[in-house]
Amino acid sequence: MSHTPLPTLQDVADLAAVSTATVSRCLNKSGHVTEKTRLKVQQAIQTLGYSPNFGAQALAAKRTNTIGAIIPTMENAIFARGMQAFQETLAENGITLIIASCSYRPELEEEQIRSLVARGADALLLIGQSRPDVTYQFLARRNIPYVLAWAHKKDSEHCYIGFDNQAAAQTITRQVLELGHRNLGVIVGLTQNNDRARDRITGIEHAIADHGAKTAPLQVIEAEYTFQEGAKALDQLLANPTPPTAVICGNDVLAVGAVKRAKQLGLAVPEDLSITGFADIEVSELIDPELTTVHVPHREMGIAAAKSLIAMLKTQTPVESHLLETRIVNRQSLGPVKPH
Amino acid sequence: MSHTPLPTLQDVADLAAVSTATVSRCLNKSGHVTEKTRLKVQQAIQTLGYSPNFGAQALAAKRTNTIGAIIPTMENAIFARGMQAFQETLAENGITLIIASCSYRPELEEEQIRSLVARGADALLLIGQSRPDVTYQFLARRNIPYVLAWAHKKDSEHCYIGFDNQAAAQTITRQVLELGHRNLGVIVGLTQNNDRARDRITGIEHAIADHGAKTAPLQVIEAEYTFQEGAKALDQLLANPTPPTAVICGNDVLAVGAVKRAKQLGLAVPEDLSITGFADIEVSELIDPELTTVHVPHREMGIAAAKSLIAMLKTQTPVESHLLETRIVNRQSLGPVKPH
DNA sequence: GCACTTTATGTAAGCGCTTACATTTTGGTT
DNA sequence: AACCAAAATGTAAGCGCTTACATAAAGTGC
Repeated sequence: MSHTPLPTLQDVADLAAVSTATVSRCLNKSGHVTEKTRLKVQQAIQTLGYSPNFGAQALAAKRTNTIGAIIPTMENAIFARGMQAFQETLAENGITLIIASCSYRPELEEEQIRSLVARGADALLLIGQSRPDVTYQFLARRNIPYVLAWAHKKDSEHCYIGFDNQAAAQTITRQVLELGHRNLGVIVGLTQNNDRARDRITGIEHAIADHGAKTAPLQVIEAEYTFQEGAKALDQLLANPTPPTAVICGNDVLAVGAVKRAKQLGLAVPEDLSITGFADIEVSELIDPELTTVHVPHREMGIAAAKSLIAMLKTQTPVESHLLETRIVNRQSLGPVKPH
Repeated sequence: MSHTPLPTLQDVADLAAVSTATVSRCLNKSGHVTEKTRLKVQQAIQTLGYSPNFGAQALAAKRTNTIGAIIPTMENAIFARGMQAFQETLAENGITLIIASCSYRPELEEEQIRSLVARGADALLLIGQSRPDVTYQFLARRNIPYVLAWAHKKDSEHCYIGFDNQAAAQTITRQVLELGHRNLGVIVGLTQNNDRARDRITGIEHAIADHGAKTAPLQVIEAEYTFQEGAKALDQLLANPTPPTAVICGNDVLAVGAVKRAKQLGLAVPEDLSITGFADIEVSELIDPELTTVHVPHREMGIAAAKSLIAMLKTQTPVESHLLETRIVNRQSLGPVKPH
């Protein structure tokens, strides 16, 4: 708890016998400084242990080199890997990440957006697109670039960095149908405030419509994002007089919960019941049977989001959306329908 | 991309017909403002859509209401839940979290510490204690409070918010010994830069020494933090002419990898081989058999860390360490040694 | 060596807040 | 009604940087 004041730019300038402007120029690599004076300044910075004052820098430069991210929750492995890559990429570019979570609650997200902007976020990463216009207006008014990640929409005014949830769900559903399943169940996250979950349902419905085969009515259960809820949802599905032969899950956590429950009930997966996931998080390879799921390029997404935001900040112009490819990972939990 | 400048404190003051000082006092709830003027000011803020400038505020107030955390990686579920609780608690207190990761690399951690401090972190959460003195001196020089989380040490000059890794490892090892195992294997994270992993090994060794029974030499394998490495480590352990009957893992991810591999090799867990974990992350309940592991109060830890840091900031004095209790969760992967 | 362009450095005006201190207002006492 | 302490408000001086502009130094071509 020392009480000597920290050295300021002025102190450095004095010691190096130059003006504060020159020191500032050294610090900000804005060129126009001789190698000789640059060394003098560097020296002075070293001996004083100088480090710029953040507030002053932000105030004068009108930027903080900080980017904010608001995600539903850090506990969800679906965001963890992508955010890690996002943070690493920002750090490589000298940008700090400030992070907030909104527990899938839109009003909290709104609050957090304002809070992060008030905390000096130069740009923002948001998840999905469903939020009131007023929020986007707020960001426009303040000239804060943002990207919408973990989702994608064609020809949108917004910059998306993500994948096509609907198409991916459609693809995996088609595969399920091709394996002969005609009675499908769906367990999906709460759609209330989650456009990604809604898109996935739409994809499933489209796949069924496109396929043309006569199918039993689709049974959709919404569940909170925990594997226990996935298990409960499976119970509900199986309580039906004509239970599904395949259950398509909106995410891996629900799927893993369903697999576990199926096994507890003595059902063999996939022989008696097929189950698919979505996201390809680590746990899907860990359980037995391993989960057939949709692989999402988490790290690439995080990296692309970071790069886009940095580009927007640099050029002060919008950047194109970025559609990432998903692919189906065929493991063990999906099999042909059981002949009877 | 509007170009009208954002309203400033002065604008609000003008509109409300008061001084900037009064507006500032309203904003900072520092009392001494009549209800009547408070309303006038509130009104003005509303109509102007005013929001304080972060840099200016930080510069003038010499604080940012921002707390930094540097964790090895966000991908690791061991930190996810605790960090989520940490962030929530900070947000409840009007504090924003800035986060960085160091990939278990000390030199990167050092860099990130400086970076977050430069970004204006008022206080810091760090993981574990092993880092050079110079880092602590840096923090002291700048008068930045910090807590060391996910670990604990008695009578330390530092403020720890965590649990006793050594004691917890000792307890679970004792239980393994009591079940008759006399040939133990250990799979633990890289100890190089991880004091927690080292403490756990020490705990295991103490348990064996205390128990007194004649045991085979302890076989310790270090592995990177992935379940694949856990599986590989198990292979190594089993390659031994007298393979262990119980494997104590330094964390759940390694344990889960080992369980999976054991099953692949046709070993029944726990009948042929017992395996224990550490941390009690979600996946330990998901696999089959469920993992017997050490439960760690992740959320409480995050909350306690946030509260301690906030208290330190408020009182400008150190806060006591906080020892959290762990407990063993007996599930299915640990059983008595097989009689032969 | 001169005039002129280019490049390096210095000067100083803010950036938008907070807060110590000064001043005014309020309301209870006598 | 006069007085006074307490409460509310105003004044204004920074906080430590960046950057537009001014000035000085260094090259360049003849």
